[in-house]
Amino acid sequence: MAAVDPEPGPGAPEEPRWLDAAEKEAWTGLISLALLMPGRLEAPLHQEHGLTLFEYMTLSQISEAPGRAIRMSELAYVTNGSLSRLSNVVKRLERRGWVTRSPDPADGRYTLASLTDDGYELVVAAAPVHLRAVREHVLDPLNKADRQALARIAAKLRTRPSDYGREAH
Amino acid sequence: MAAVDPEPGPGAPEEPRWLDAAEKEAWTGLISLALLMPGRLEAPLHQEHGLTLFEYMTLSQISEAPGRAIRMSELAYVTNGSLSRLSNVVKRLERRGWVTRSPDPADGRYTLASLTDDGYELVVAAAPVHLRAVREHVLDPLNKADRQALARIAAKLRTRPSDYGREAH
DNA sequence: TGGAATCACTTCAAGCGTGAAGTCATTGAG
DNA sequence: CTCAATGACTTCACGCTTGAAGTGATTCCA
Repeated sequence: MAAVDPEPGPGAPEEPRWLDAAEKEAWTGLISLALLMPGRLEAPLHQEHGLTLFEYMTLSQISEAPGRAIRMSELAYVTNGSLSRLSNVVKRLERRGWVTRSPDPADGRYTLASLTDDGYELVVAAAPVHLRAVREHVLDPLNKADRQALARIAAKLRTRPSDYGREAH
Repeated sequence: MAAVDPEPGPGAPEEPRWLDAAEKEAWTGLISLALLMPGRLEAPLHQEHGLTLFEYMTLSQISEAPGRAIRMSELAYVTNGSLSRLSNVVKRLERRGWVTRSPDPADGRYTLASLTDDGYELVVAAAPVHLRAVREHVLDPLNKADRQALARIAAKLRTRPSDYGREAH
């Protein structure tokens, strides 16, 4: 990516091998996807419902949980966000009347985030908007093999190198 | 993604088809990559050189341009950032002494961003750090077929649906 | 030639994410 | 039992991104 080609001289401190053309394509492809897709997918949600993509995913994940309630830490895990981020997001969603928070009766350290009826209605209304964007920007341009490859690649990368043995939970 | 399955009744306003399991896997895979990878790839750069991933990419792209100078708008294009974002990023990089800005002699509307010597040295020093992270978090976990698929998928998605005829520039 | 339109940025305020430090609940060792 | 350790958040200050509104430079055409 840089105009720098570190041919490691003898005894150089373990410089990693430079990227060849194919590797570079894979890498730049991934990073541009990561930079471009969220914006494209967020636009319709934001325009029609005043929601961030991440806010929608948060609401959506709560709606999928049994009883439409989920622990903050679990929510952070399934949305790929930090606990701090989720705390902020849920606070805002609560302010807007879509979510409520309460301590988990089973263990007071946990906080349960629950959907209100308004929150559920919002998810129902926003889902088709989101779905349309996902089809348009992700699914439709790809064929079946691409979609399978994407799922497989994501599965391999999601778990980072030194992070085995805690795939679930 | 949501616990809502819009079976469109007769005459319903064109609800898009819901996602089947394979489609959902592809979609959630993509979005979690987009959420997770930037953070992982930024960490070492930020720790060792006080650089954002985006700042590194910006410097790196300038270093690759002929004469180590590039127009702001071209820089925005190659980094997948907005012009506004680049204006802010480059302003900060300039303050730190790594970049200078000057009007393009050929057309005073353009601004050329150029690397200083310090900026070039920084790219040289940061490149191996970045490279190591890319290998560890992206390239190494994938095999050759995966990497090819990733490049192909990104190429298909980069250009959005109604955006043909301006692939280059 | 003049003046409107277009272009390439730049700025600013508002909102969001991050990481460190703080709070409160529960567990566990002695 | 008690009190330190751990766990699950929450808060806050700081920095970054966004989008709308601005500033000059250049082009177009009447």
